[in-house]
Amino acid sequence: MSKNFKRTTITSALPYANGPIHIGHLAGVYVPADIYARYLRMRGEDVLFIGGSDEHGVPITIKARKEGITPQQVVDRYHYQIKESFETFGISFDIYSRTSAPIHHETASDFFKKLFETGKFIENTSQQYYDEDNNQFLADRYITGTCPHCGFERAYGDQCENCGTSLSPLELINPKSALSGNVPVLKDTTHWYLPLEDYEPWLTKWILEGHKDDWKANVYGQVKSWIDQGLKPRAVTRDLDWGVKVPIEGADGKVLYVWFDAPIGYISATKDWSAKTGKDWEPYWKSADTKLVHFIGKDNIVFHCIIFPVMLKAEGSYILPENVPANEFLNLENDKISTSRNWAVWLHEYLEDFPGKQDVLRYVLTANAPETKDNDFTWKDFQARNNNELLAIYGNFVNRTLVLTQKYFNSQVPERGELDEISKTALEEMARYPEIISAAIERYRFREALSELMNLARLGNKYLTEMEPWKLIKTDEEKVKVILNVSLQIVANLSVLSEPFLPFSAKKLQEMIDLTGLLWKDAGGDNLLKPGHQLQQPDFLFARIEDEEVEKQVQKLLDTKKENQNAAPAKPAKEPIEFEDLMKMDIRTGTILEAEKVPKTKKLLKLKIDTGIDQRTVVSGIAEFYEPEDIIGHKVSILVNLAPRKLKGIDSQGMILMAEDKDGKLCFVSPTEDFNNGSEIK
RNA sequence: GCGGAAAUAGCUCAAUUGGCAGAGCGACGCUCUCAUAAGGCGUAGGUCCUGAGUUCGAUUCUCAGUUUCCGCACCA
Repeated sequence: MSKNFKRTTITSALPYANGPIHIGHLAGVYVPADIYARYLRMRGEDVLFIGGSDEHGVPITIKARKEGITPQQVVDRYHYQIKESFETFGISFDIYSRTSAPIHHETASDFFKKLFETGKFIENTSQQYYDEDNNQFLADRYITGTCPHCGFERAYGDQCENCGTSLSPLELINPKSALSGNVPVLKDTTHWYLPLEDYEPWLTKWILEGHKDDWKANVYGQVKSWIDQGLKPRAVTRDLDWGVKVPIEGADGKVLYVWFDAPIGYISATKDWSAKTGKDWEPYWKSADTKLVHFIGKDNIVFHCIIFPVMLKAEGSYILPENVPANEFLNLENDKISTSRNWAVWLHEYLEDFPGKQDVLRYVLTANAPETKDNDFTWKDFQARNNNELLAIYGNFVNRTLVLTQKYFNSQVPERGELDEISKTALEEMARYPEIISAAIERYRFREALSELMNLARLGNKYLTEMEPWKLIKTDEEKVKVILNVSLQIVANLSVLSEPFLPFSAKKLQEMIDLTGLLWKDAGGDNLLKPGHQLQQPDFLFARIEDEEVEKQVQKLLDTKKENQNAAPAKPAKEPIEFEDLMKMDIRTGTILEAEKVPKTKKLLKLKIDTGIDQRTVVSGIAEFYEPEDIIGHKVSILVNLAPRKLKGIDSQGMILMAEDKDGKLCFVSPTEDFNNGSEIK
């Protein structure tokens, strides 16, 4: 599989510009991508490392509407913040671009046009309901009306909940827009689809046969499952006003679907880079001798392994990814990272709280990277890895070597003289590390690579302990010269080999030993520091992290947890209603008599309720929160005069009232005393 | 419900084409003193998720199941 590539294009998933960057993004995508990029650069290879903000899509328009600002203002805010924190953190993008940039609109537009003109799309025009108040086409679910089969008045555009029939919006009698309540008008709308199924044989050959052994198991398995299940055409356009305009006559009010638009962002970012540097962008995307690698999280596998490659293949002039080393997810203190729950360590906050400690976070996230399964980040582990590994093993070895050299030889590299067996062995072992580390990086095993780097520092510590130069200095100065020369060679090697992982510390170390500009091929050398070479004043590479610092961070998270529980910002009150509206509702106390899970669903329980009036069946979406056997006999509140509704083929007669918190967790609203079934709730 | 991946020492991870299960960190003990009380050496810790099957032998292969995460479906 080892083709001879001339250059490498590395892409990292475009972060969505509706929130800042957190450690999950870093561990999954940006840190490994950066290590890879830095490593290849040190090998003297031609590398282009691409990043950028993904700025289109519905969530951004929703956020803008909520805050009363324009979508552009939303993305501006996060784009610059993200860009800056990446820079400070040392993610060495050659370009960090954005999808709202003109160059992207142009690129994505051209890309679409080419596929359109060469007949790669399926075109489908249909009549769809249009809400003239909101100036938009309505999704099926946003249209309600009377079901033509059973006469139920609140059927949805896709299905009647009463009789269970699948509907199309056009069949509804008296359709209404769920957004404005107005009568929508019918308009023709055309959309374009990418027929993924046409590429099945090609995908099978390319991935299932061609990358069986070199792609990660999770990536390969996921792709196989998609292909095996059969691919379907996928719409590439949608009716929305925020995004890249569909470049076709009469396609006003349509934009490219984000999933189509975003990956093209990698290409436009490359063009952006080209415009800024004057270098040609095309070889990085179109030369067969270019290795394209996508760094992503596991949620993005299908897009990068199936959809985007199909787009590139359909376009015809682009190369395909050589590998897609998707990572799993990182948790934080035993809980899923969540932007909405503010459960995260935000990069911009970390950089403020731990100035100058970029490498510590890089180290922890690499050593504990979710390469094969989800992992957990804890502040205790963060502290331990800094104090017990980075500082105690790496920092300490460097420091003791430099301090000894300063003490005995005024910080001048001593002559080496005759090598004894132990020293010889140490140098030989040292020389093996560049290859060991390279091999791990090239297989995208960064955790292993980093651990080998630490082993080199361990080798140094062990060597010093065995040789005891602090004793020998009294009797045999010549021997001490040998020992420190050898130790210094190990230090020099560390300064080179650690650059991809710990760029800030590597640089500092290189300055301390006054040795810069070395490349990967120099590593392993046993004479990097020449005798007589003057070293600079030694300084600590890493500082101890005290308990109170991490306790502060833990406290911050505890506060967040508290906030999430207590001060959940309640949703604003709904429209006022009249008393008579309330009186229309008949809510009673009831008792659950039977409960069982509805087959083939995740959320539904089928309940039999004694309402005092009768015994009836109700289907309720609570299976994720209650075990059927636990709730039998439970008192509940039930709305008894709600029109019956068919769920999964079961008639649900009424609705159990539930309280819902902001995470979507549900709990019963029950009488606090043992009231008779059928008691009215007013 | 369907599909994918994962489950190994207190924690984070290795390994095995089927043959006494290994490392780092933590714990405990010993020890050097050049070094940021750091380093070095050693000890304890495992029914390799569960159950069945194939085999002389299974952590590894097969089947069934459990749990976690992701995707899809479904659902508010």
